[in-house]
Amino acid sequence: MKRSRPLKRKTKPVEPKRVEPDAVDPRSVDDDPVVQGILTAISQKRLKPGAKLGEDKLASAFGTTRIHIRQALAHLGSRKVVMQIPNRGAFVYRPSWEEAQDIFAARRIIEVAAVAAAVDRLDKSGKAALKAHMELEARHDRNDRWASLSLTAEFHILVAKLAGNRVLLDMSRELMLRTSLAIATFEQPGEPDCSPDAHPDIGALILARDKAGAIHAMRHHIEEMEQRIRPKQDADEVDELTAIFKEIGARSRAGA
Amino acid sequence: MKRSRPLKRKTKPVEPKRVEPDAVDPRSVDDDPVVQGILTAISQKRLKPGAKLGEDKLASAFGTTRIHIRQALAHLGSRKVVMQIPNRGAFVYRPSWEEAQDIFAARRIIEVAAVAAAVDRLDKSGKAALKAHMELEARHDRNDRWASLSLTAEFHILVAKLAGNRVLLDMSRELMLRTSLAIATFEQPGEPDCSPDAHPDIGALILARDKAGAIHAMRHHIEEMEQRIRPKQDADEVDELTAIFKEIGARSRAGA
DNA sequence: GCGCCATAGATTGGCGCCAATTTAATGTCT
DNA sequence: AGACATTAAATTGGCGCCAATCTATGGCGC
Repeated sequence: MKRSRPLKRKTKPVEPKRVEPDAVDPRSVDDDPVVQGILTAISQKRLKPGAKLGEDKLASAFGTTRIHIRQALAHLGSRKVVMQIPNRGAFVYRPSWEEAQDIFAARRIIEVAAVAAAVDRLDKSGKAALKAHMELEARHDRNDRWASLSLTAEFHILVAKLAGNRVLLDMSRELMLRTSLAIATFEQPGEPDCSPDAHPDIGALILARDKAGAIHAMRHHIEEMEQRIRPKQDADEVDELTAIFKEIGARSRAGA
Repeated sequence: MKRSRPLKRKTKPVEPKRVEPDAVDPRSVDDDPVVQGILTAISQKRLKPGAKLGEDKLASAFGTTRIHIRQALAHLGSRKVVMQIPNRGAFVYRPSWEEAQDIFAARRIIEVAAVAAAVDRLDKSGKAALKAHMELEARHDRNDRWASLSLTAEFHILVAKLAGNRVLLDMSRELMLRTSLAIATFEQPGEPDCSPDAHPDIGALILARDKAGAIHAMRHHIEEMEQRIRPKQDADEVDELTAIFKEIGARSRAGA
């Protein structure tokens, strides 16, 4: 509340040192271990949509204080990765069916443009990075579901990186995460997120600088993903315990 | 403040109350008056890139507590509208030259897709909304710089709304804000942000359902905006007072 | 027995205080 | 007189406490 301002100029027009910051370490909030942890847990589907993210639980889990957790959750809430409800807490975001479709539509637009730019800008280091990733995906352990999910996401991120546009890259990252949530919410049990052959095909087309082909393959790939999800008929079915015990209860009643 | 929820089925199996939230009022953090205030101040260029956003100042300005301001700044920091530097505070985000170009490139991609979808989905209410906005832009007071800036931004938001994709709409909103920051950072003094005839042209083409024409006009419009900005040669020149008083000081010294 | 109401427990939200760091100002030395 | 080091003020960051709200369990009336 004190507004006493010590006098400013005493001798000259002194030049007010540096009032504005520039060229500062652009380390974002995303580097926070709590944020990273929740993000990878979601992209690996170890955290399901609707899961409660209690502040105390997370604080003890990550070994930090509640305030730190609060900041991380607020950040994730701004990015629509978690849903924050006043006085009730934070939950892993569960997109609606319309929102899920919108996410795929947005990916179609952005990733088609990204793959086109990637073909245009492809250089030696880009080729090397792409080949390295394709090698990884070819040799990876298909039994490790978590590593699998991370790798398939990384391919799309890599294409966005090759496009050479930071803004587009950030949008792709966000869309990848929200796609994970959409798929986790509306997937049919047992189906993989990506068809296993799609990424090598797209990668080969990019390496061959076949722009039209790469665009077509990418669009087809995304449409294929989109066709794997189905709307949930009953919104209350999402309640795990109810869904699980509903038929069991019915069966036991029938048996008795 | 009471949110009594009328239960759905009350007779059948137990139904463990409600563990997971759904269909909750999706009122976002963006409705916060502090966030809205800073956002409109930025889009109207009353807050320039690099401006310090002190917590105490904002708290007394908005008549709230510092914690509330903190949350708002954290949210804006997550959206890259303000830049937060540890132990130094929050500043209005100032994009780099490369980032500014990336923003325009992203807008080219997204808004071209949005205008195409808008033509496809155009219906009666969409036509009415578009006509109403064009009327507003035609009759608005051109001397009111702040209203002008708000209106020109609203046109692009309206096109994104007509596209019928919430995800794309949110991205367009974010890109509009960041465009404001890019233009404010790199504009040549005295030039308007938008050429005055561009919006009526695009609107007419949408109303005529001329998809190819609308796409071309929108792309041209964005490229025209992009060509109005120029990189700043000296990074330190951004310090306003220094820049202003540098030549004055030199002249007075020469005169004396 | 079923549904409604009340109390207890748990969780989130907010405020104040104090420590840590940065920034501005003053004094001193060359 | 200019520049560096020291000191003082201001601002941000973090932690603990307490109030407000919501969830869950038990009791009561119909």
